[in-house]
Amino acid sequence: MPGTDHASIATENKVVAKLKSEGISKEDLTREEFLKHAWEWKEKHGGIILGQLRKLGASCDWDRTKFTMDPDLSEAVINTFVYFYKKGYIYRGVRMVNWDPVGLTAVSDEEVIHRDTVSKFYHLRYFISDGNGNPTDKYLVIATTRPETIMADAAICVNPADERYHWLKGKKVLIPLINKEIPVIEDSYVEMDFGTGCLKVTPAHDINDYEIGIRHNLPVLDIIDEHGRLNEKARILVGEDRFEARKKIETMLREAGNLEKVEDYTSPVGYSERTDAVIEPKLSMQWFLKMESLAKDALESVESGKVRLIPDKYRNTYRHWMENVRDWCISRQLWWGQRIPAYYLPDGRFVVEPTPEAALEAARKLNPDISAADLKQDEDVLDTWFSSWLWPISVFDAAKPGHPEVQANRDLAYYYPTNDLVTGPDILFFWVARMIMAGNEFMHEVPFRNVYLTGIVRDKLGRKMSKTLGNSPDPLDLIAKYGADAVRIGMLLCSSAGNDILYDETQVEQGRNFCNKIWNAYRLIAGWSVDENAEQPEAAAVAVKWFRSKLNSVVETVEDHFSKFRISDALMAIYKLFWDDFCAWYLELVKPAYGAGADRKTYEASMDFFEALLKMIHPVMPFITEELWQNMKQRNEGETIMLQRYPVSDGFDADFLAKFDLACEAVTAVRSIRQQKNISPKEKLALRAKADFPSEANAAIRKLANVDMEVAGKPADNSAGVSFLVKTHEMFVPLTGHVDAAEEIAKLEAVIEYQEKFLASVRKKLSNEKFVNGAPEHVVAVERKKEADSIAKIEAAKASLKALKG
RNA sequence: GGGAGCAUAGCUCAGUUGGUUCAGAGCGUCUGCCUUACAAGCAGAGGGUCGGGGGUUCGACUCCCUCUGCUCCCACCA
Repeated sequence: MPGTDHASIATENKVVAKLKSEGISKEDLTREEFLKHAWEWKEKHGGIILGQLRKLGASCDWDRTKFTMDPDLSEAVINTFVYFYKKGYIYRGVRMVNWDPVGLTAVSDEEVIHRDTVSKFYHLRYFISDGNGNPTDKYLVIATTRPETIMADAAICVNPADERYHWLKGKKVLIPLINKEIPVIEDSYVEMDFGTGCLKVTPAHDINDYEIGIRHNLPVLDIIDEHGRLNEKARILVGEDRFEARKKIETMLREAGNLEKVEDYTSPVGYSERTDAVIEPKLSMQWFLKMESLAKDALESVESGKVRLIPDKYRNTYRHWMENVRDWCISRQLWWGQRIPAYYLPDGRFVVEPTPEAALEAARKLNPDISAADLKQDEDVLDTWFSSWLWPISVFDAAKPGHPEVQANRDLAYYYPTNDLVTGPDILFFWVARMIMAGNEFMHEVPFRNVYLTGIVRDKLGRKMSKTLGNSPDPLDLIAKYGADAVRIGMLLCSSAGNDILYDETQVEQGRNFCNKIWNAYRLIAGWSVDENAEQPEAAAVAVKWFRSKLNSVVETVEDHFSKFRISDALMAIYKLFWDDFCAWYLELVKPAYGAGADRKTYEASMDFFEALLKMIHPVMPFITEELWQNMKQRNEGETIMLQRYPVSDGFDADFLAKFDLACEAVTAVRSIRQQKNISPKEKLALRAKADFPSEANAAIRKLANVDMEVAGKPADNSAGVSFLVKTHEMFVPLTGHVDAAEEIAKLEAVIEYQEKFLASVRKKLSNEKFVNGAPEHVVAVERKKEADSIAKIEAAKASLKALKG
């Protein structure tokens, strides 16, 4: 189900900015005119993300693409609002909100970013009143970072346990500059050892002060307007911006003798996530949704395992949030979004109904004389999340939200609940938790079983990538440069659940290289001609047998990884199977000599393997796999790799795989030695030209391989494995024959030295009674075998040494 | 201040009841190769007291304590 939300705050900001650049102010437009501009903007830009998804090859049901402000989805939102209102969950109230004076809207707590900011700490003298509003010569000192709000002070507060200020009890003090009399009150909220121990209480402009104000029944005086300017209630500095006012009042206070001192001070200040404006705590009429009961159910859904979070470390975070959730402020002072369906009567009463017609009807029950023109709809719109939390339901059946009693339509009944939700941990609460709430409420069933939380992609500095910051590479550019498959596999290979990704273009390069590897492997196989008379060589037969087993074992591994949502592990297993096992070993073993045709058995096996590999990687690399799959043979109209069965294992021979691994190690050892011997390409070509591989060279390889394995402390019983590898033309190259005696002696001595050291450590372990008695039998048995093997190796090496020296 | 988590190779990370398989992967690095699929490649090599310290255990990357450093979430001292 592809789609987008309407991102009300971000979009409205963009549209306002665009209009501003054209010399149009939002205030000059009617709501309808503004929305027209907003829709134009949406049509132009809203498709970009969907376009990127298409370019990436996201396999979505594009015909069903939805937008949260589609008429039917908007209707679902309105119905939901009415439903919760009538249920008593939605209420309207004066609350302290985070006001964004630039965006001119309230933003949720979650949209406020606290940053340490350097500011000033002003120590101000408040003179004690003589009772008639005149100052005495006694004063107290308060410390504040916001001297421009003193005109809104409602009281001075001290801690009742603070002996320094007992003399203030019952006194009144005068606000500097305006000489307004306010009481001194006591509240244990005040920290005695912070600042001066005296706190000015400004209920309208600080959330904590507001709460103190409620406890002490203090009047609320709001002196800052919606743009962050002082209003006429401030009496002085009216019309000044809050920061300008702060500068000016500092001077005024100093001149009036009320400023004791100013200190530098760093404190956390809230900024709007969207506009970066300093948040102004402001009393405001807002709509709220009660969360207590919804959160309780949503918590239970996760605690009981009905919804699984991956990785599950997020369960703790989730629980903590759900247990401390506050009511959800769902109103936004914007135009772009679903308008709140509350309709006000001239007398201030209001009704909540889904349509103006229903509202009029309801209003007439309150006052029969009301006409449609008398009703005024609420100016605010709803939080975007209030529409996206319905997504899993409303995209299938928009009539369902708000009507839990109505039967779901066919689509909804079929698709709900879904299996897996993939999303970022940063919206676990905004979106995921709320979708669970809406699901529980309207469907009596959670919307999904598993929530896979991806990492957040960060830039090399560790900063979050975001549209607004503009530090994200354009996916379309990356796709143009490297291909969509490269971008997909490159990013996925290094992303494990819940871990952030530090983006680096080399990851995408790795993806591109892998694409090329796949392409070239196909070029090789596709270029083979089949010689119907050719017998299958022994090496090829063994290789086919081996790779069939290997493929099955990796299919099982991959299945296990996927079942545990270990995506990058699964993909890395396929990556290695393709590159290391298929290309580096299998193809090298079976590829026919230059000019010769392949035998049919090997050819067909190779094609089958290649097809299986394509199917395995297809979900993450859809383009190249489809292209090659279509090319492998004539396909029927409409046939596609997308609809093929994913490879399934029919078992594998673990012993055989282990033997082959040993053989591979032996070959590697030979190659290592060859490298040290530095055989020139010319010599190699000369060797290759000989039809037959000299038997003495064969023996030398085997010997060297075994010696090398001994040095590595690994078992040497791999001659069977080596022999068939050695017969392949890759191995016809290595050595010319004779072995340098001195070098051989040095090697044997090294073997002896290594093994004696090893033996000593094993024997030490075996002489420990606690180990022999305490450890499991098989562990002890392994140690005993190591001991015996080591002794045998030392003896053999010593014998060879003697013979060589002799 | 409250809560959660992290620390393993130069980088990004695995390490699934404490024990044959455990010290790993990918990328990067170094060395040698224009080899008839692929130099965006091939072959080989080096690289880590598993953050420090202590404890439990016959045995600890793994469990416990502590210290140090970092991240995130929540709340926020005027």
